Amino acid sequence: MDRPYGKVLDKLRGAGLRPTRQRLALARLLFDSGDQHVTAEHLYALSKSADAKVSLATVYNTLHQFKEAGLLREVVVEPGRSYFDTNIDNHHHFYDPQTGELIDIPSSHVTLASLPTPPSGKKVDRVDVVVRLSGSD
Amino acid sequence: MDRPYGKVLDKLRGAGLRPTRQRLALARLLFDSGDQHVTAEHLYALSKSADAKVSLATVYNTLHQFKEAGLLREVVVEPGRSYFDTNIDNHHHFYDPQTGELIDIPSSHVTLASLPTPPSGKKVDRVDVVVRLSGSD
DNA sequence: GTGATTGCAAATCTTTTGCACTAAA
DNA sequence: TTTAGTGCAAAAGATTTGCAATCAC
Repeated sequence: MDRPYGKVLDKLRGAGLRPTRQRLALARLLFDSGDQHVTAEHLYALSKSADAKVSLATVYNTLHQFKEAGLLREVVVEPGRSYFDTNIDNHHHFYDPQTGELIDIPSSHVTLASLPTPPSGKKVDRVDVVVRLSGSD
Repeated sequence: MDRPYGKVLDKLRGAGLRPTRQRLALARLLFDSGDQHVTAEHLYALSKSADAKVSLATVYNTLHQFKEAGLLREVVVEPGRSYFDTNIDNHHHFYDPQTGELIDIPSSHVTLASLPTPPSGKKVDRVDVVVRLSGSD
């Protein structure tokens, strides 16, 4: 392929985000390598390794813009640190507190047979299932 | 009742925690009013209203000690803020991002018909279901 | 007394923000 | 050009930590 930015370019345009050098670089790191879970610091480190000059502030801004645009999902499993998930399909997670690792669980692998009725005036936006792992088997 | 501290005193002793003035005061605020969800700042504010002189640092330390001792459960639903839940039974939560409010869901109201197998060498510690609420019905 | 606990203030960590500068359209 | 986006450094917010003073046993 001769257009290394083609895919993410379309993605950004589709989301109505101006395709700046920084956003393109981060988008490539995020979306060109299959599903992944990154923290801001982690993505910042990735961008450094990739020689993309992006400031940490821009990493934060960009992660939130991508999230607002529906390109990413924020996953909160640990106090004081946010993960961003490039898998935006309906799905759930294993979380290993020992390693800080998140692993996707396809929603088809979790059967929620019944759910309670939300408080009146509210509706269910989303159901997040986090399966916390521990020690060893 | 003539022993306002009796119940929580036993609770602290049972957990192997020295019943100091501060721990007793916080334990009363936490456990003498039915199930509740508090943040550190919230409990700190409560302790002030109750004229219990407890520093914020001690509130944080105490919440974590209570958690270690199994008297509380930590619930993370929002980046940058931890909730502590006095309900330590197996259960789940509604979360309203608009108000920051957590509402217990008895585990009997959520049927998890199937769960995926954890990665080898790991076992399931706990399954947390968070039902995120949105706007209005 | 003696070791555990507390309070304070400083430190830490993640995330956000203000603002001058730069780049995209 | 004109407006959106970026980088830096400072600020903010939650939480933690070091250490001397205090308390429970």
